[in-house]
Amino acid sequence: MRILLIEDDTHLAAALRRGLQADGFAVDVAADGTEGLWQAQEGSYDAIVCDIMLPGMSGYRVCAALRAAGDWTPILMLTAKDGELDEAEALDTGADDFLSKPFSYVVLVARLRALLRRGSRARPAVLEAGDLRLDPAAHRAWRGDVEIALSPRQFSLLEFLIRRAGDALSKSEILDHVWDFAFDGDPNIVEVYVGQLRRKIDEPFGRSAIGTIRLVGYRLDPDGG
Amino acid sequence: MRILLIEDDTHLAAALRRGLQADGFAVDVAADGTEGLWQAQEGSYDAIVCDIMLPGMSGYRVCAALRAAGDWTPILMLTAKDGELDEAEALDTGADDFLSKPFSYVVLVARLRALLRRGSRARPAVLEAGDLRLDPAAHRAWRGDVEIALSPRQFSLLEFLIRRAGDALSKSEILDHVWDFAFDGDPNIVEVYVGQLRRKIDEPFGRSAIGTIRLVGYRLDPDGG
DNA sequence: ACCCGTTCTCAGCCGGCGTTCAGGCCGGTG
DNA sequence: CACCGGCCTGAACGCCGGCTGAGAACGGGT
Repeated sequence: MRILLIEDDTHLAAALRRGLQADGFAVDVAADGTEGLWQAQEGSYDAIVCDIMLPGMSGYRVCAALRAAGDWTPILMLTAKDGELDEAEALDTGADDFLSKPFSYVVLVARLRALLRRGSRARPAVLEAGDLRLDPAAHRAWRGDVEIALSPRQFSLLEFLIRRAGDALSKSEILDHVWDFAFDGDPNIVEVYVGQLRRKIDEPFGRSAIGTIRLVGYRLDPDGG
Repeated sequence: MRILLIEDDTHLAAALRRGLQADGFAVDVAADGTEGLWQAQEGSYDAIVCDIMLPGMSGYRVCAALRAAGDWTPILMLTAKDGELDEAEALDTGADDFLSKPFSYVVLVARLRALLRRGSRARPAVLEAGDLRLDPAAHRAWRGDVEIALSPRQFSLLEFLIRRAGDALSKSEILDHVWDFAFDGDPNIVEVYVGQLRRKIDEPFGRSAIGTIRLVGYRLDPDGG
């Protein structure tokens, strides 16, 4: 099991490296965010342990960059302060777990093991649902061979729907994932954007990929309508 | 998303239930370990939130029992003290994450969402009774290969019946679980909805899955009629 | 400074859903 | 066989959730 440790505090890094190696892990250490991201993309690791406060590039950004690149290696975040917002933000940028300093070595290993046990699921670079295709990295979308122009909001809504194709998604769930984490405006905005999407990806093709489930939310047909 | 909350502190349980429901989760509460384990095995939940200190059967044992039975529903443990040993032990009995009291609601939801996000793989997630199938996540229902369109109320009624297939269910029991907790209207509503269901899932197929037990209530045949 | 695209708000329409009610039905009982 | 209480069902209706078009606020680009 190969672990990448991204941590600028040399004392802590050395201690963790020694401990993890003693426990049978192969450990590589990166001292700042940029180097960490580089190494993470270079070698294939089974898990990444990553500090949030880092010179060069924050842990959040490393994490977000990896996820955006389609890398779903389990990430355990180390946060200095135990502010709740940090935790929530860490999990939402795509971290799988976090640990607030100070922490004990035992706990770190237990969490790491739990992460590894779950494993990572590989994500394809391009999302598909029926004849709907969507390339998150390039920000482009197609229905069949026809490319569809979408505004940023429309795009991330469609991305969320495709990632969870087949599931019934409540409006609040959609709001939490597609809009800002703490959006307190009119939830009607979801209806508006669903409407816009339908007009772009359904109506011109005479099909209906996005279904309404009353009192529940919306569902994208995994077979493309 | 259906959550099972195993918590003996009635205040906390009520508060969490209210919050989670407002966030669009369906929540069932069990007040002790034994009941919790029973319900966990009975219904198929998307996640379980489980206190460690419980009357009857500790959270550890509930967790271990589920894992031993091959049930890998994501489990979030609530520990009273933040002793490190608790945390390590929790993760090692097979819990997926833990949270030490006192915790804030925001964090709980963030963690739950993170769990659900990755826990959604490799679960049957579909309820069955004979040739009746029902997918709570997608909000879809089938009899054999034919998909059945159901209104929200009809759907949750059928969901409840299938989860407790084989049991005789009184009208008041059905009212408590399918309708709002404090519904004070005409109980005849249950008869109305059972009738609608029969017309949709029984009549067109010439079978009868839902039986009436006079003076008692209704019963769904676990073999589909 | 102006234009344009995007995001978001608001109010009104519409249809479907939940609920009630009354009358008919059926099974059980004396 | 007649009565009675619980079950079934069709019709009616009010309400609420979802859809939409118009327009305000905002910001980036020229």
